Amino acid sequence: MMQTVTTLAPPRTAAERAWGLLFQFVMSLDVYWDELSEELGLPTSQAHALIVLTDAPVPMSHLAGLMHCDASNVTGLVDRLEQRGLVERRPTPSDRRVKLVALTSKGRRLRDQALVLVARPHPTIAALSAADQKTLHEILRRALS
Amino acid sequence: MMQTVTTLAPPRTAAERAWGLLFQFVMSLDVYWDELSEELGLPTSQAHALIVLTDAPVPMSHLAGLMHCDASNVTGLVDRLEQRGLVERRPTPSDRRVKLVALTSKGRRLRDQALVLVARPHPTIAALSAADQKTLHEILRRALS
DNA sequence: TATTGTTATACTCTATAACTATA
DNA sequence: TATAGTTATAGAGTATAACAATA
Repeated sequence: MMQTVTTLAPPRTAAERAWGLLFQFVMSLDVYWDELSEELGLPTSQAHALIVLTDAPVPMSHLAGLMHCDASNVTGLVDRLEQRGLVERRPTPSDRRVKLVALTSKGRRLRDQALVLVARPHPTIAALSAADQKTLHEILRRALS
Repeated sequence: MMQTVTTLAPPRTAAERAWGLLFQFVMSLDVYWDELSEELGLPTSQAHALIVLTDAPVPMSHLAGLMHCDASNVTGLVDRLEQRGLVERRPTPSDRRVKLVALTSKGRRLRDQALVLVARPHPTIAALSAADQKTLHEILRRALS
């Protein structure tokens, strides 16, 4: 009788093998997020908001969409960002129900700083050869297209 | 006089270009984590704990290390996992200060289910050609080594 | 004295439901 | 009626500091 495999089956397909390593890398990034937030002096969610906001003011509900969270969260989130002087609420003349979230000049400066931090290649990627980095970029471009 | 560039500099090096796309992909994964947690019927942090736990019981402090969080968090986390019957606390005879976190049989079943879900290639990776998947795996293997 | 886990505290994030003011 | 944002509520994650039991 054939021996029965008692452990979970190992990855088989190329997709499973690639995803397995990518998942492992993604799992290791929680430290990266914590460091990023600390460098900015913000909780992770506020840092997240800062990164997705642009110079164009957006309705509260749109920010919720960008952050994939419920609109009710955005009220408190924007409250805290406003307390730090990073954003301000603006009325919308055409529809008085809508409030726009706009980065202040202080908010834009910190957002720019965040983008600089985020642009720094992760050590794991920086350590790759230039050829691997180029190939990785090409594959990811195809993956995200 | 040369024209001054007023926008942020675009990515230059191969590392910056590769990391830029990888960062973009990672940012898109919050939906993935939410779906994963929902499929397991657990909050994300409890799902995280389940994934990092093995059949070998570990001290509370070791679980904190695995999850990169403060030991004080683990008390409540294990409380909630214990309420669901997924883990149990066990004494350590050799050092009565130490408590071991051990998966129950129910916990092991859900952990196995979690590993199956996690092993499914992400759609973005699944859509790549087999050649790209193979190359991606090789590059990630070098990156993570 | 040092360490493990717990508790107390404070802040933050998150979703659901009910509410308000507009439309 | 429907929508945008808020509030109330409840549960959960997070770090710091102080604490009890043990080493």
